[in-house]
Amino acid sequence: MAARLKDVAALAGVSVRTVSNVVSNAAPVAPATRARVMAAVEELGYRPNLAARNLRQGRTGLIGVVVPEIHSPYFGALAELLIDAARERGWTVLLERTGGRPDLERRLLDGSEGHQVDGMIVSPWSTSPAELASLAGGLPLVVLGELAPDGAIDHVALDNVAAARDAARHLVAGGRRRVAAIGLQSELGHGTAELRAEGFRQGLRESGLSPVAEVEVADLHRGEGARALRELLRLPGRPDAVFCFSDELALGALRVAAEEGVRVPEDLALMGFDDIEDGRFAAPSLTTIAPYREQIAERAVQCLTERVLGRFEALPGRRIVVPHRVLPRESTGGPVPPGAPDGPGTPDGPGRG
Amino acid sequence: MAARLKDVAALAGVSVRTVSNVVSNAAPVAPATRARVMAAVEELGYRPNLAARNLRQGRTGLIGVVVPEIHSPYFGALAELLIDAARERGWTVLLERTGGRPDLERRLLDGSEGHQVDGMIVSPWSTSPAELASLAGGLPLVVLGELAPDGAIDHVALDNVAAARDAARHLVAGGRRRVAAIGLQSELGHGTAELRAEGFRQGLRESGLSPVAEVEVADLHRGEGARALRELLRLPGRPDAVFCFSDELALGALRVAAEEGVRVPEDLALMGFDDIEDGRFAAPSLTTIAPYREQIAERAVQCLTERVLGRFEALPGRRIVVPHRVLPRESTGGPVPPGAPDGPGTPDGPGRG
DNA sequence: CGTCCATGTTGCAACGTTGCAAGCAACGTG
DNA sequence: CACGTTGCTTGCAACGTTGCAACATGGACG
Repeated sequence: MAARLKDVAALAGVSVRTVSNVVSNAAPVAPATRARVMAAVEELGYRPNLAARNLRQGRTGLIGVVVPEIHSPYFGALAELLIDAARERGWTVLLERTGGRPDLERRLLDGSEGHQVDGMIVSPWSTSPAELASLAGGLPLVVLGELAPDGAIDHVALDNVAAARDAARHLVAGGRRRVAAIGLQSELGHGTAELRAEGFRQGLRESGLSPVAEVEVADLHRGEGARALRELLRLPGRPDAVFCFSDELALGALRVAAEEGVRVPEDLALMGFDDIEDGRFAAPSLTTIAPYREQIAERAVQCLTERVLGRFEALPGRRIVVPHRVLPRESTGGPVPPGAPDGPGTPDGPGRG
Repeated sequence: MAARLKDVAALAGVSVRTVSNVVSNAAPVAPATRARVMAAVEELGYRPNLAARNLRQGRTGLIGVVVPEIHSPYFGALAELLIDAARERGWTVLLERTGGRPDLERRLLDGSEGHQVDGMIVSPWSTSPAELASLAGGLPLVVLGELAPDGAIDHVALDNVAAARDAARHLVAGGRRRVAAIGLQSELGHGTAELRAEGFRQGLRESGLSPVAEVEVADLHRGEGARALRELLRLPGRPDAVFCFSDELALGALRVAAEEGVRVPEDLALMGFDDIEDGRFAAPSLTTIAPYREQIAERAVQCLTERVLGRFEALPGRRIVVPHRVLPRESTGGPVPPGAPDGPGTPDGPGRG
């Protein structure tokens, strides 16, 4: 049977309370006593019973991380960073995925599914931030990837408008004039795709251009990118550059370009968003917008921690904007030849740093 | 404040115990009483306090899933399936990653890190199954991807020897004679890479062939695949086929082939292992060995459930072998042209089903 | 010498739940 | 009518931990 405080106390010849003081650093303990207790802890292999601790303290030490999918390169990498950032602060992460299903997204948030958590970090797909707030009902919440104005919720995201504008500028700077976009999602009322579309148009407008086409997608995966580029290639005036709202879309498009004999970047410049690892190893390697993922994870956990610990002060919702940068690679004829610092030769290049 | 059994009981005019009976179906309750209690539960938005329940019952309802990384396409997809399978059986999954670090792998297993779980599903990297058993110290355990003989641990895996043999056969059947392998890992004493190497050699031997080269790797990622193929291309007698022990290795190799002007599959047949989504959208699409992942996840959770619930019967360790199949695609000149059922046109083709 | 304070140590109660065994009413049977 | 049975409900105690307040001890200080 597992050792309890009582057992350790008996062995060390002190009270239960003193053992508790030692193991949880709750009060000063004389060095000699501490040593004796530690020895007993070692001998019995004592581990605190977290259920009891949680019951007593009213906290679980668990934070929920809710993402649409774990499987995708972007969210997988983000989840990993969140888990690390949380561990550093003593939290354990309960990772949940919604698969984009609105009902599941809601159930996870209102707590009727699964375990109790002290707070949540959510990357919403089909639920608006306002709705999130009411569902969570007072549970500390940090929202990723969306910026919305209301409630005592913190938001962490990059500046989608500026990032998309930078993408458009990059394509135009490379001499492209017939620029299209893939990745709009009018069906979802909410933000990310809208914001990127907006920034994309702004970036073109600065040079007196406007999009030759904007293709809607059902999701941000390769299949949709492939379908969308096929569609674009059938247009009378083919684009000479395409900005995809995710790297996965771009990789699907890249595959279709190869099939159709369209040379990238000579005939078509292709650009993605997210900087997933696959993009660095694609042939040609994929130019992309790289968010500083570590910062997103770090700031998100930091915000949530502050909220959980200072539960009763009603902090106003903060909006945290993390920086991004354009990573020029081969797919836009960028300055980085194969084998150079950002090429496949260095799998841990800037894309992850 | 959150409602407790006591509050519900007061509102419904019954005892605390009766409310408990209703919410946990512990004893028969008169329909009228049940209805009254349910109404009170609704009104107060009562949710059972799991910390208290766990403390009382000695179980947490959590199972740990430990994988080397979440970030990678293979483990990401597997983790997702495990979470789903676990949810169906009422478990919540605590997903942890080791990053391949032996020390962290050990800490996670012996429970000194993080939360208490009722059992664990582990995909080990640097720790042998025997060591796992002693670390877990009686905690119900299911090991994925390795088969080792000892202890009361269940193993779930495909037949690595047979799978690698099938891969070799596939390459030989395509007329290849100078076949190499990428992915050996002599440094790690343990199984998977060894088993695949063994099966690979067997498959060649059946046709009177032997490997023209076997390249060791430090990990199973794209970067190592790229490095390894560069090495192979420098050999005096270039191979005409390469079997990579993971799809990621193969994708790295594919990239290098494109850089070096080596045509795939004409000059070089390339084959992977795992059936990750990226492989379906690579150009050319990647022939691979596909495990039935759903079965792995399903069986693993099933085994663990049996062990956790029947904790005191000492079941002997079971070895569960899940089937696999060869998915011929373009990279070995396979029968599947672009756009056909298994091509990029159907992102949810056999690779996931 | 008495008082105060800092430092260590302690017992008690409580967190919200469920196992246990007993209680109670109503009913069927001998 | 006594008795056992069935169906439903209840009070008590316990799970292992920590907050609280009180209690010893010993040294510094007026």
